[in-house]
Amino acid sequence: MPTIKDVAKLAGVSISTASYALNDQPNVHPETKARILHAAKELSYHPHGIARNLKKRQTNNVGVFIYAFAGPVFSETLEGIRQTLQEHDFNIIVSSGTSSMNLLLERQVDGAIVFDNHISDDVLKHYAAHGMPLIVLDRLIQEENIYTSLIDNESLVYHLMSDMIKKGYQRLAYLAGPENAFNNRMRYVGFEKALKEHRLTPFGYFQGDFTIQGGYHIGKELIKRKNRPDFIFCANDESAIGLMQALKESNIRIPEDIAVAGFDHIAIGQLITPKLTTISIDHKAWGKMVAKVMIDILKGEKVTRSFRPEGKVLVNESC
Amino acid sequence: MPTIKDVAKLAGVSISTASYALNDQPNVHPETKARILHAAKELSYHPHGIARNLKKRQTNNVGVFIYAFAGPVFSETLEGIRQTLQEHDFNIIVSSGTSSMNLLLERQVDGAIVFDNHISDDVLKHYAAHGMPLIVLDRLIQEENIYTSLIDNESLVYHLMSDMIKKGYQRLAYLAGPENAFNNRMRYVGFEKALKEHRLTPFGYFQGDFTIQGGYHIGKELIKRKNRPDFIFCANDESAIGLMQALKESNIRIPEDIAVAGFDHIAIGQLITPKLTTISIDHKAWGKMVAKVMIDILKGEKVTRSFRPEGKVLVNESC
DNA sequence: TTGTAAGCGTTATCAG
DNA sequence: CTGATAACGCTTACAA
Repeated sequence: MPTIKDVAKLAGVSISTASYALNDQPNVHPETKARILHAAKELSYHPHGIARNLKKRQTNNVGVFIYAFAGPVFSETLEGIRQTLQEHDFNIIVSSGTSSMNLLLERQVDGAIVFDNHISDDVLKHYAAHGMPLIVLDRLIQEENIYTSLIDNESLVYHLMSDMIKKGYQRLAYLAGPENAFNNRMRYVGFEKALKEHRLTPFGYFQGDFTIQGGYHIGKELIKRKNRPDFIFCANDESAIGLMQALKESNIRIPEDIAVAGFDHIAIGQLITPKLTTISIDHKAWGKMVAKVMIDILKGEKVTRSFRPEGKVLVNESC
Repeated sequence: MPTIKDVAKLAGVSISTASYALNDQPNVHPETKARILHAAKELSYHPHGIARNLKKRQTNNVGVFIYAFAGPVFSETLEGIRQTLQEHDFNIIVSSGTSSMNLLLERQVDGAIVFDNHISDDVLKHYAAHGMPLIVLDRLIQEENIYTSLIDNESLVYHLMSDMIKKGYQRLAYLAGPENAFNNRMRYVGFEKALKEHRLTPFGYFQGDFTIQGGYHIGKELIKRKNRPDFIFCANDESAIGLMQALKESNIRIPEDIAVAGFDHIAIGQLITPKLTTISIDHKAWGKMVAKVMIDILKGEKVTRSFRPEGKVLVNESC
């Protein structure tokens, strides 16, 4: 592969002049510049990013570290992040598993957006302490260089549940996501709070895993019982969709026999019958917002340490 | 951030000795090594990947370039790729849009798995010619350093359609994906071939886009017609699911009134009623396979230039 | 077993 | 406006 040295030689200039020309510096004679650019094209030269990154001590890469590549929520958020980063000439690097750690440890990114609880607080704090800006979306960490953006889970679920209780539902169950998931825990807090306020106790707690399949299995278990809830709040839409599928297969009417609600407002939820009541988060907008904050941080501009995506209760046919 | 220089100084050795020790070279005295390792821990030193990559002229990163972050198919394939790369100590870097191009051009990856028709053949050929190994999953390119792994779309769809024609379906329509998508085009070829062999002509061709929403809209259009197909092959499961949703909402019976089949065998397709007839591709296994080939290439081992994921027809309730 | 020094491909400082 | 030259942080002959 051609290097800047080859370009300089072909154009008959020094390496530094070539570098100036290629980087659009104003201090190089138009004619020389043309010659250099031409030589570069001739050789189809492209700067070696690694070398540039080493010298400049920055990569222009933003890491997005997620615990899995699955799910409509991630898709949309990632797409939002991607768009905004692209507009500002940053590269998006999505990774998962040990790769994420490596990329962080080896500083192959200038900053990272983290949605992966496999990366410990300590690691995050350590790199933040060394100047790596981090935006964390799945937990709360108070630390220099660590920013958090969290969904207002508690309050949103609280409002939804309060509405439902007013509507008359009484035997209220919760279909949970993974126990260690921040979003799941906070959603449960909101759920419980609403019930407590009305002197109700949870009618059931089912352990799901945020997936359609998980919700489906819970549904299949549920129909074996005789004593069923009249309302199930699901910690996300995907569980809700799986659950509804199972209920429908047993001819349990939604919402007449059991009402269901979810969280996220993913597209499929609005295509099924009955349309899913849910809490709408604009994930794409959130992604854009998060990316914009990261860019501002990297450009040295002042940003708020904590910011939220918007969310609102969306009552539909399933309740 | 501490550098190897700091470690060397703290341990009272030269930089090269520190490097040897840190890289587990056998030529360093156990005691010295211990001292160095201790110093490294003390400073919580981690090598600067960029510098190492520059020197070694390799990154240990494999790029996976996709045209969008959406969809269950990508999720599973990516997860397979991730697992295998991780097992062999390579980092996975997933990217999309202009970032992909940058990472490729700037050689921040050692090789790339490409599923993004926004990256032109010419660019791919150019980098391949300069020694960058590429595995392309969405088109056929014959070129040194470019490997292809393609689903056997044509033959699989051909078999499915032949079976359906034998079952007695006569008015056979095709719900397409994006026109420029390789998979869509090849699936149509198989569809047409089966029809031709039985002297049938396609009853309809609907332009979809591989999404649930797209299929749903087609379905909504379809029910306005009086003259309907009795079988619709959908270029992927997601379109099929959207289509079925729309049909069900209008109380059109599946398969009695209209039969439906898809392609991919995604999880939701087997949770809905009726269960979707489809062509099953084990995407996770495919991802693993692709990653393994990439690793072999990078390790200089011999590999086949072209390989396929397995697929099979899976007849279910929807036909 | 350890140290010296060259060099990976850039950018940036400083003279000319 | 252009050119030497020194880094960036690491690996790796080669020398000691």
